[in-house]
Amino acid sequence: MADAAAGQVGRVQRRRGRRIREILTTAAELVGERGYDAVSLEDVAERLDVTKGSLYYYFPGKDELVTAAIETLGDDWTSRLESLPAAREGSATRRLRALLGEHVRIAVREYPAALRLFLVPSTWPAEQRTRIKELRLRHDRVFRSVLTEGLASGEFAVVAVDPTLQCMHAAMSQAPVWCGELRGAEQERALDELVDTLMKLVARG
Amino acid sequence: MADAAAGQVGRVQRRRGRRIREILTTAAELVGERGYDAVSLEDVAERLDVTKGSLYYYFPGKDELVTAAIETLGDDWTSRLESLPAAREGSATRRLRALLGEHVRIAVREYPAALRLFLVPSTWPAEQRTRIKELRLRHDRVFRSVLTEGLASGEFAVVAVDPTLQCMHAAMSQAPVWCGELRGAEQERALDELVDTLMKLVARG
Amino acid sequence: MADAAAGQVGRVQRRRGRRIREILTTAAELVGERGYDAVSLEDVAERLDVTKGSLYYYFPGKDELVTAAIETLGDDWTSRLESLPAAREGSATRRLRALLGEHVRIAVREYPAALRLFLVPSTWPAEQRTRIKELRLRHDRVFRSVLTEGLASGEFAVVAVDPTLQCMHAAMSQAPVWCGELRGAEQERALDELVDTLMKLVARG
Amino acid sequence: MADAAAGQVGRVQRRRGRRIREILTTAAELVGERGYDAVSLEDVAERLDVTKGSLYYYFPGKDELVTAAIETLGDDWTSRLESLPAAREGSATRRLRALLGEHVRIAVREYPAALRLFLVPSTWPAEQRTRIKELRLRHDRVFRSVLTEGLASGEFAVVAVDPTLQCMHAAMSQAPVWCGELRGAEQERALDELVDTLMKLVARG
DNA sequence: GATGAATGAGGTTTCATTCAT
DNA sequence: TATGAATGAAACCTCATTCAT
Repeated sequence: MADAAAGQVGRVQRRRGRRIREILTTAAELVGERGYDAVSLEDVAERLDVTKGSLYYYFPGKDELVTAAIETLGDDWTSRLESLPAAREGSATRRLRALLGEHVRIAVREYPAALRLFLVPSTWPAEQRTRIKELRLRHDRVFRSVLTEGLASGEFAVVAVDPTLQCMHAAMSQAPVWCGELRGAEQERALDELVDTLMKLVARG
Repeated sequence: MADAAAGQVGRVQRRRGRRIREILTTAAELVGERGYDAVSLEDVAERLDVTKGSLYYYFPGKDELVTAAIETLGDDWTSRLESLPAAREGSATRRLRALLGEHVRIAVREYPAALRLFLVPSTWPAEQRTRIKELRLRHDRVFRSVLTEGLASGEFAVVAVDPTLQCMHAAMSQAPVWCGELRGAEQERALDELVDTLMKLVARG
Repeated sequence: MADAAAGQVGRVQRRRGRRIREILTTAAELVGERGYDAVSLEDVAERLDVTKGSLYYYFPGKDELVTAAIETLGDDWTSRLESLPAAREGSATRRLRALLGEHVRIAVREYPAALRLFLVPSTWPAEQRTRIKELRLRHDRVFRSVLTEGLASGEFAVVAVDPTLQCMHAAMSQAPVWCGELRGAEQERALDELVDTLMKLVARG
Repeated sequence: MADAAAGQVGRVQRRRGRRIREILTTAAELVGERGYDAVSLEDVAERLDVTKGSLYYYFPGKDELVTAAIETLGDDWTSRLESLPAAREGSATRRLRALLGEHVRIAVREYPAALRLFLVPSTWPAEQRTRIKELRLRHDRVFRSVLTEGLASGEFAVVAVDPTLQCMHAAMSQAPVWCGELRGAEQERALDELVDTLMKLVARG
C-alpha cells in the first residue's frame, strides 16, 4: 500500500510538473512574442484555455510566473545550443558558425521578441534579477568557450573577448527585428549572411 | 500693430516650441529608463511639474507623444553624427571609426536608455511604425554612405551591406548596458575596444 | 461481527468527532485573531495541515464552519461557568464575583480574541444569527440567575436587569484588550479591579 | 491678478476639501454600518454616485481612505462631545450623565457598527494604527477629565479610574447591538437605563 | 476521507482619455 | 493654456465553492 501511495504521489507530482511546464511554455511563447508588459495573465490563461484564477494555483503572481517562464525558456535555449551535435565537433570555426546559426534560427522562429525577453522591469526584486543574470551567464559560456578555444588554437583573432561576444549577442537578439518578416529561402539567406558577417569578428587578419 | 501681433505670434510660437521640446525630452528620458508600458502620462507630467491634462493640449495621445519623443531624440542624434567634422574628411576607415566612436559615446553618456526607447509596442498602428522606421533609415544612411564609399574605394570588404550595418547598430545600442557602469579611462578603453571590434566587420581579409 | 462493526463505527465516529473538534478550534483561533472576513478557508486548512477541500467534507461552507466554531467555543465557555463550584454556593455576591472572575480569566488567558470572534457579519442569514443569539442567551442565563436571586434576596440593587448584564458582558469581552499585555501579579490586580468595578453595578445605594 | 489667482486657488482648494469631506463622510457611514472588510470601494463609490476610479484621485488606496474616514468620524464624534453645552456646566454628575447619553445616542443612531469601527485590520502599518490610537486617547480624555473632577470634588467614588472608563466605553460601543433595533420611546428608555446603569460605576457607597 | 485542480465572481488598483472651467 | 475632476476599461489578485479522482 505504501508503494501504491508512493505511486500515486509520483503520478500526481508528474502531472503537476507537466501542467506547470505547459503554463511556462505558453507564457514564454507569449512573452517571447510581445514582451513582459504587453502580456496579461488573461492572455496566458486564454491560450491555455483555463481561467486566470487557475494560474494563481501554480504561481503566486505574474512576476513569478514570467520569471519562471523566462528561466525555462532560457534553459531550453541554452540546452539546445549545448546539445547541438555540430557544436561539439570539428574546428572552432565550424562549431562557432553552427552555434550562431542555431541561435539566430531559434530567435527568429520561436522568440520574435527575444530582444525584449530579458529586458525585465527594473522594479523587480533582486532575487528575480539575479536568476535572470545567471541565465545569461550560462548562455554566454557556450559561446565563450568555443571562442577561447579558437583563440588558443590560433584559428581566431579578436580585439578582445568581451566586446566580441557582446556584439554577437546583440546582433543575434536583434535578428528577429530584421529577418522576422522574411520568409523561406530569403530568410535563410539573410540568416546565413548574418552569421557570416558575425564570423568576421573572429577572423584572422 | 500688425508687427506687434506678428511678434506676439512668433513669441507664442517659440514658447510653444520650447514647451514641446521639454515634454519630449522628459518623455524620452522616462521611456528610455523604464520602457513604453511602464511609463504613465502621470509620470511624465509629474516630472515636468504640470498636470496630465496639459499634455493633451500638445499631443493627441500617449502614442503620439512617445513617437514624437523618439523622433526628436533620433533626429538630434543623427544630426550630431551628420555634422561631425571627423566624419567628413579623411579615409573611409577614419571616418567610419569616428562615426562609431561618436555614436557609442552619445549612447553611453547621453542616452543610456536608448535601447528601451526604440522598443515600441508591436501593436502600434502602421503610421507610427513607419515614422520610426524612417528615422532609422536616415540614421542608417549616415553609416551606409561611409560604408559604401569604403567598399567602392576598396578599403572595406563585407559579406553584405545590410547585416553589417545591422550588427553595428545592434552592438552600439547595447553599449550602455555593457559600459554604462564603467568610469573614466576604463570606460574609454572599453568603448575603443568596442569600436575596434566593430571595425573588424569591414576589414579586408 | 456486528460488534466488531459497531466498534468500527464507534471508532470512526470518535475519530470524526475529534477531527471536527480540531477544525473548530483552529477556526475559532483564527477568526478570533483576525476577524471573520480576514480569515480564508485556505488559512484554516493550512494551520491544520490539510487542504481546503477537506473542510467541505465536514462543513457545507465557511459560514457554517465559523458558526459551529463559535458555538463550540461558547458552549465550552458556558459549561465551565455553569460547573464552577464557587458559583453554586454562598451569597449571591460571592457567587457573582466568582462568575465574573472566572469569566474574565478565561477570556484573557484562553480566548483573548473572543471580541472579534462574536462579531459575525451582519449579512448572515437568520438561522445562524439565531443560533448565536441562543448561545448568548444560555451564557447570559448563568449570570442572570445569580443576579435575580441577589435582587430577590435584597443583596443587589440595579437600575434594570438587562442593561446591567449587558454592561458586564461588554466589559468582560473587552478585558483581553486591556489586560492582555499585562503579566503575573499585575494582571491579577487589573482583573480584580475590573471585577470590583463591575460589582458596583449591583451595589445597594 | 494675483488676488484673482489666489482666489481661484482658494476656491479650488475649498471645493476639493468639500469633496474629500463628502467621500470621508460616506465612507465613515458605510464602515460605521458594516465594518472595514465588509465595505468595498464600489460601495463607497456607488453611494457617492461616482465611479470607483474617482476615489483614487483623492486617496492612494482603500486603507488610507478608511483610515482617514475613521479619523474624521472620530474627530467629529469627540468634538460633538466636547462642545456639548450640558457637558460644560453643572455638577460632575450632571455632566457625566450628559456625556454618556450623548455618546450612546450618537453610537446607536449614526454608527451602528461602532464596535467594529476601531477594530482595524491587524495587518495595517504602524502609522495608521498610531493615528487611530491617538483618536481613542483624545476621546477618552473627555470622559476622564469629568471623572477625575468628580472624584476630586467627592461626588464620585470608583474602584479605579481605568477600569471604570473601560467599562463605560465597552458598554457604550455595544449599545447599538442592544438598542439598535428598538424604536422611539422604547429606545429612549433603554438608553436612559443604560446611562443610569453606568452611573452606578461612579456612585458613592 | 482527502486531495489537487479549476472556476467565477468580486475585490483593489492603474491609467489613457475626456471635459468643464 | 492649463487644471482638476471624473470616467471606464482592463489589469492583477483573492477566495468560497465545486468536483473528479
